[in-house]
Amino acid sequence: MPELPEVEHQARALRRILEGATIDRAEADRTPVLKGTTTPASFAAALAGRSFEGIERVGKQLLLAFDGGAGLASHLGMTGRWRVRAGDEGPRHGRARLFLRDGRVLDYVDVRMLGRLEIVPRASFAAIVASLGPDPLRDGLDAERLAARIGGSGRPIKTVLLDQTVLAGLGNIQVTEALFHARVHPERPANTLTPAEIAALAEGILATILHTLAVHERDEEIVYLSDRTDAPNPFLVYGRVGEACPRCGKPITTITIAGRTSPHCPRCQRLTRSDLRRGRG
DNA sequence: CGACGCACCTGTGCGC
DNA sequence: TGCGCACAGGTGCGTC
Repeated sequence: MPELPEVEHQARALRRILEGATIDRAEADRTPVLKGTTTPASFAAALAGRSFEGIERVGKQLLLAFDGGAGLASHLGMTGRWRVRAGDEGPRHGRARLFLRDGRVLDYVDVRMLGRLEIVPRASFAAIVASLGPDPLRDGLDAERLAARIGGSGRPIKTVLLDQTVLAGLGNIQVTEALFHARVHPERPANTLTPAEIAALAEGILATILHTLAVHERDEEIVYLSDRTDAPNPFLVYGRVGEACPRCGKPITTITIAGRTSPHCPRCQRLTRSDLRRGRG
């Protein structure tokens, strides 16, 4: 569920919460969330008594650094989140928890357990960062850079943008919104985009990330948009199939690409036979 | 290399 | 009211 803006929102919240904090005790349940060699026992042992030294986010990865060279890599998957406990009782679907010296408890909550927690040496953070493409928010993005990343790939632009080694942090919503901004059909072969379209896409990527982040930052706490069923849909086309395109009024339609729903405007985001032919050739 | 299905998981909402 | 199914903002594997 979380994409770059949600993960950034979490990173900022965790930075505030953990500033100057020490972990007295840590627990993780035996669930598929624990990856690699991490077990409930090694999770507890690696984090007990550690003081927090920093957090960085790259793409959808959260990397927490502690003293003594210890690190915690946290990927939220579809439904993961960190939250500070309000009462004594742990939240539903809590999978791990950090008991801070000042009495607060930080819970890792993950309904579907598609997220990941892994104890890794801080020294390995660089390798994780290196395995991902540039992060639009951290590293910036412009037309030239995006063109270089897309390269000559004839794959659908949507598939390319979802590839975390091309750009880090984009997910189905952000890609959907960015393509709408740039008026580019999700199935357009990446190598058929004009320089103007690539420029518009770079702009669209940054615009949708900043917009989504701003919506999240209205909440001090870690709250997901989907938590608030009362809140209006903040997106232009995502979640709006059948509604009128905000630009031209034509109903938003959807197709499936790489197994993901891809809402788009059939008029603003055209795909021609010639595009497909040029992409293959 | 790339497209595709499937697996990993649970919860929710919708149609019958 | 209940059941079954499709679907959900992610990733990684095996297979053709």
